[in-house]
Amino acid sequence: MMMVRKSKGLGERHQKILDFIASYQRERKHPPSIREIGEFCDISSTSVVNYYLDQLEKSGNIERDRKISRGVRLTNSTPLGDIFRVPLYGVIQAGEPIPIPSSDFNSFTAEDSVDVAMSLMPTKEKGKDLFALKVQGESMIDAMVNDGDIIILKPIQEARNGEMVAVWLSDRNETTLKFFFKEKERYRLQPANPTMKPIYINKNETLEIKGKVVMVIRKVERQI
Amino acid sequence: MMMVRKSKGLGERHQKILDFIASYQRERKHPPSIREIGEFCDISSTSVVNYYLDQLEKSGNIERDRKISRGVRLTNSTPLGDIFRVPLYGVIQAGEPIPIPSSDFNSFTAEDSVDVAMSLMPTKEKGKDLFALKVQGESMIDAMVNDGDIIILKPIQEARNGEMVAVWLSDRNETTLKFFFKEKERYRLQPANPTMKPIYINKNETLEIKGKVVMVIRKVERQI
DNA sequence: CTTGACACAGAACAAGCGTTCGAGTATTAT
DNA sequence: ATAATACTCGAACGCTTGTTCTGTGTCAAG
Repeated sequence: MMMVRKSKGLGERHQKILDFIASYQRERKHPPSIREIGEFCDISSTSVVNYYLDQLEKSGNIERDRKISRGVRLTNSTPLGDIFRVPLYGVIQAGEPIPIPSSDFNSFTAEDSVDVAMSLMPTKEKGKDLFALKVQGESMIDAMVNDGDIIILKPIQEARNGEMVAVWLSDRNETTLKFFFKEKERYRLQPANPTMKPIYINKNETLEIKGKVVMVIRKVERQI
Repeated sequence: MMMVRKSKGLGERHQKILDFIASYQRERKHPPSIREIGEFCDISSTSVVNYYLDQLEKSGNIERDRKISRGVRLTNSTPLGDIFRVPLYGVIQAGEPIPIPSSDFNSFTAEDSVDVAMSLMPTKEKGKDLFALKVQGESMIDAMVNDGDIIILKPIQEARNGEMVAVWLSDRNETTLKFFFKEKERYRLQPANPTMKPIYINKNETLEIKGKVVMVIRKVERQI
């Protein structure tokens, strides 16, 4: 029998256990027992599961209520309950490019992520490829997005008319949020604020759509 | 020994059990055992706890994984995990008064409530008296709040300078969101949008503050 | 008063479950 | 090759926990 041993960090056995605990908790609303973990991960002995659980506890991935049935819980990452954790890729700011979403699936901690309750998510956008950006500066104010707001975007390359998108205007060297409209010979980027005029982009010019805004969250601590 | 028997619905024993399960789950991240429930609710016999649990299951308040340790979970209401459930009292609209928060603590279902992840809540406002309103109409656009947005408010009577408040202007017969400033002889209600002019209210006029906005949530399905 | 539904206690049982120990095998280091 | 380390198994022990059964006191209807 082959054994896979990753020298440092979590082996695939550890990862599988963590994933199982997360999915089990999400579905059954309570943690799994040691034997259930073992069954799912093809571990025939409870002591082996215990062995891995000890390691996961030492490495800080789980917490255990010893002596208590099903007293396992994930610590960081994977939030409990009906929560969507969206990675926060950075700051969007006029004049700066949006940091590229690194395509590796490394887990992100609570520091650089945003939790959104399931029930708040727009129905269609429950895919896992969403990402969040923090808005810096008042330049988006015409899109009713304020400094400090958090926007949640769905990565897209082509927008449909009427969608609010984050675009990179290379000739203006500027990132901005606008409503997108495709017209005959050009693109129209329409601010939400009627007092502002739209931006027109010819179709031969570069227009790089980064993502489509699906949600805006504003924490109002104390403004102005 | 006196026994409290409510003819219909949940007795206070039932309610206490439900509350305990909710708080236990929230703190320990796993459901309580029958004996733990009994200890907390001053029930000396596990059979009595089981007796109540059966009733709560029949009435649809909980679900049970029989034979499985700590296989109790709340069904409706009380969301799992680090979620704040805020009651949605109705719609805020210029020209209409804000519906009064009924002060009884009856539970609210998911239909008329908004879930917010703990991690998103402004640190100070984790009290349980928050409420949510859905914004109708474009009249709040100068406060960067759009039609369809959900605002979460903390009920207050007196605002401090710079806070965004929902106020009822009885002489204008209008509800609106503005930034609040107390000046020498008057109140200044400052829109967030610099192109809009502030509203001045003399101190002898009626100015009814309904609540202070602590969060704005916008689901962007398809705008314009 | 009797009856029966209801609320409760206590004990005992069986299964669930975490823990521990002894032993064996594979991998890596020396 | 040898030792140390990492990993796995199986079984047994004992506490935890859900279940069930018998019995008691209360209260309202017949």
